[in-house]
Amino acid sequence: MREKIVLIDGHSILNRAFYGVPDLTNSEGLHTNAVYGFLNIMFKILDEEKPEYLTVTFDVHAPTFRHKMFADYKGTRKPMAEELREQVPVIKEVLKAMKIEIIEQEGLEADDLLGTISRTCEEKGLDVAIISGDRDTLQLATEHVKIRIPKTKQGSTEVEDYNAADVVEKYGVTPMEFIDVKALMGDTSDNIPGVPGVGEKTATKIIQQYQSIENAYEHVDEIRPPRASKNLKEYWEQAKMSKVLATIETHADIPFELEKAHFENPYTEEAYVLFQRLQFKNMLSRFDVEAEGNDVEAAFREVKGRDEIERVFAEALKAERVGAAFSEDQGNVLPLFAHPSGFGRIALSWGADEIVSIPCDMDTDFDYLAGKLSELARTVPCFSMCGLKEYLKYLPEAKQENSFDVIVAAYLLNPLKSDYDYTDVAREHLGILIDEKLSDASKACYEAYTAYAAAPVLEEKLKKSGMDSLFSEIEMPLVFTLFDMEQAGVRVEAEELKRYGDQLGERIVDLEKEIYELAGEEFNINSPKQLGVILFDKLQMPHAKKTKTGYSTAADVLEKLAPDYPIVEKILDYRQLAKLKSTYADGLAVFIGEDRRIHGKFNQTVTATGRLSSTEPNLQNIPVRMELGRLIRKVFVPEEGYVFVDADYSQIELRILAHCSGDEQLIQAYREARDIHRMTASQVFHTPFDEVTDLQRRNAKAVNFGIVYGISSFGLSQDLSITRKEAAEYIEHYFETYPGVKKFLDDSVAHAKENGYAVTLFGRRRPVPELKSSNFMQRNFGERVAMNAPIQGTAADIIKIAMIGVNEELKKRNMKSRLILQVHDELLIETWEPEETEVREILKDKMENAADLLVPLIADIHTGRNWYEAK
DNA sequence: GGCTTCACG
DNA sequence: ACGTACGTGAAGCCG
Repeated sequence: MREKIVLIDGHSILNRAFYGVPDLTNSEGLHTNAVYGFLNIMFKILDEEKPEYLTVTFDVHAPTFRHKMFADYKGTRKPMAEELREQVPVIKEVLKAMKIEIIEQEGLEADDLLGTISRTCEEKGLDVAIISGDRDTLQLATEHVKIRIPKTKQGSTEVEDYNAADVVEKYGVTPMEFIDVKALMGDTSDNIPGVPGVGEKTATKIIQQYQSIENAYEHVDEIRPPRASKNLKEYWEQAKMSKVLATIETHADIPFELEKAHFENPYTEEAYVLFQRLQFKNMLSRFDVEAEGNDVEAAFREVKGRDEIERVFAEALKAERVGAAFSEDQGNVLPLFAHPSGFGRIALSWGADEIVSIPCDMDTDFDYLAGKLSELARTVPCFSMCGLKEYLKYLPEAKQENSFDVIVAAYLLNPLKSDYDYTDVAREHLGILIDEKLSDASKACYEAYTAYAAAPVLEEKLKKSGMDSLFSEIEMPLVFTLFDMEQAGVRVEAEELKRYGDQLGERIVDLEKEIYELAGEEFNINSPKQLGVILFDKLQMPHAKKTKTGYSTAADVLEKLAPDYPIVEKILDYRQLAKLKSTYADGLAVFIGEDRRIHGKFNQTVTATGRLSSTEPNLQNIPVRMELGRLIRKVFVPEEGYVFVDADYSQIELRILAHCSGDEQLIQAYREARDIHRMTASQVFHTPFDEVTDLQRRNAKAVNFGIVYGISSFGLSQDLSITRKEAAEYIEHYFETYPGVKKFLDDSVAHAKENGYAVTLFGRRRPVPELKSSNFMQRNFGERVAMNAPIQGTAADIIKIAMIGVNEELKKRNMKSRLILQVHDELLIETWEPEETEVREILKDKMENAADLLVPLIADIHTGRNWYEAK
């Protein structure tokens, strides 16, 4: 067997990876996509080749000696994107940590390094694989030198392989002749001029016939087409120069020592730490967990039998802190004793050496174990879990005061992640990598241990970032409030919902027929692609916008066409009805339970700004703006003997803006309970307050919204269908009217630029890595985020406080009424009729006093027999 | 699984 | 010149 060396063209692969992998950023705001893509390619190659030797080459950016021969050499290459540039030292650091040889030499191109090393190694009898994104290297291919060109497409990496024979097959010339082809056709990206008027086709034909440019020149008069013949004669010097430029040096003077390139186990501890920092989660699985000195598993114990279990709980009861976990335990041989929920095991940890798992069994079934755990939750000073809300159902004695949820804590520390399972927390905050393939018992132990061990680590980090009281005063109590809300659910009338859906269905069928009639054919109206073809190709309507994949058929585009084309009007109607039917009528019905209620989930660790999110189903986007959709709210009803009391904050975000900016005009306006949109209109449009038109007020309202979103003239112009110039004037006048707001927004951006995150009144942070981007768009986005996040986030903080207050008060007074929904600035209480007055008072009190601002907070309260009436 | 569209605040 | 409003979730299409 011949030994093998893999040579990687560092910059070329990094470049490929950068443009092939979507933008990734770690929590520090460092771009990582190119490094990630590079490593992906490298690992794939290594897995395939299993080489004895490995070297990565980098060129130092300077004109190379080959290129210096050209007097007018100028880099036509674009300067490297900043996001890519910052990743170059990172990949070098990673390679170093993996003990991989890096070769770079001032004044030498990577190609020349590759060529020289490749030749040297081949002469020593090695097989060579050159990994490059650059087809220039094809000239180096031989029987033993294989050129491998990776293509990153949609996540997966495919590699094109070329030995000498493959080059001949694909390009019709040998690798050596490939140089001459290039000398003739030139290459703008490499500043090789070539011969004018000779492209790839002609060049290949000429070299196929004459093998080299020199031989071709000797027969120059026979060359066809005549244009190529004439130009080769005329530009012969340039052709020769091009050949020199195109030829990769294989005898450069470089200090390459094969032994240094010896490839050993790259999965070092140093590399592990780096991968962790870069947040390359799935690559971490390449590291050998055992070799990492991870001895957590050594402490895992399985405990069975009532006596033994009692002893374990008695010991845990004395601990300062206990981590706990429930596990589905599909491997449990006694599923008979598992809980209907699927849980078949629990785990506990109260020290690094105290990690036990307990399977459900005959004499110690789930209810027994959960009962013991519940007692622990009540008793120990700190009871910690990963995703506590999911388990509170089985822990009736758990309390806010001593509970800790490491997932919620991890979310606060970085709200941008999409995943926060216990393995993520263990990796990021404990430096422990958990193998994916473990027994359920071991997984349970790890989860319990993570809850135990990460709690103090996270607590410290929260303290350091000023979020400890946000965590303990708001987020942890909220876990319990959200649990109560989910348990309560909301009653939905299934029969009425069905009727509503059927009515929609009938109208949809009618509209379908009419649309097909007008279109002259049947097609799928739900397919934007097919719809685009019908409207813009067949019916020749003017197309305003395009998406990545074709014509846009979005509502705002269609609305402009509707007055002229009856079919468009019908399509808009169809869309509206189809949406209502599929998402709401049919979509909600699936979630109605035996108890006639929908128990949706309120997610606490999803949004970047601190808001809640609602899923399965989403109860935060039930229609309200259009009457037809709004009717669906009539099927949301309280149980018998109850009514709905609904409360929503009046303009909470603008009030927060008034408070945070300290703008005197705005503050005074709110203190005097003025109509803020009318007043803004009056000021911005220089119109007496009482003479403001409806249009002016509407426009001013849009400006106010825009401010909260991080205003841009383009966005505002889109919203109001006015020119950008007009929009810009509105904004300018707004800032003249409210100079404090202008200053606040500027300060918010400056703060985020300086610190890397935006912050709310209650200390919640939202990282804004986009502000570091060199991309204009990205940076602008970052600035808008920096303006919006403190406002939206503070509003989220405030309503969370109100929710906790309301829920606590209802419980404290032993009331039957309960909080069941939150929609960002709105709370819905299913109210026992005799308690209506009291509930209204509590809502008003807890919502309006949730925060002490420079302006009053106002909650508007309504009662109704269903959600439609109460809103 | 990504894209488009559309429902909400 | 670039090309958007901020924050979500779900459904349907299509490669």
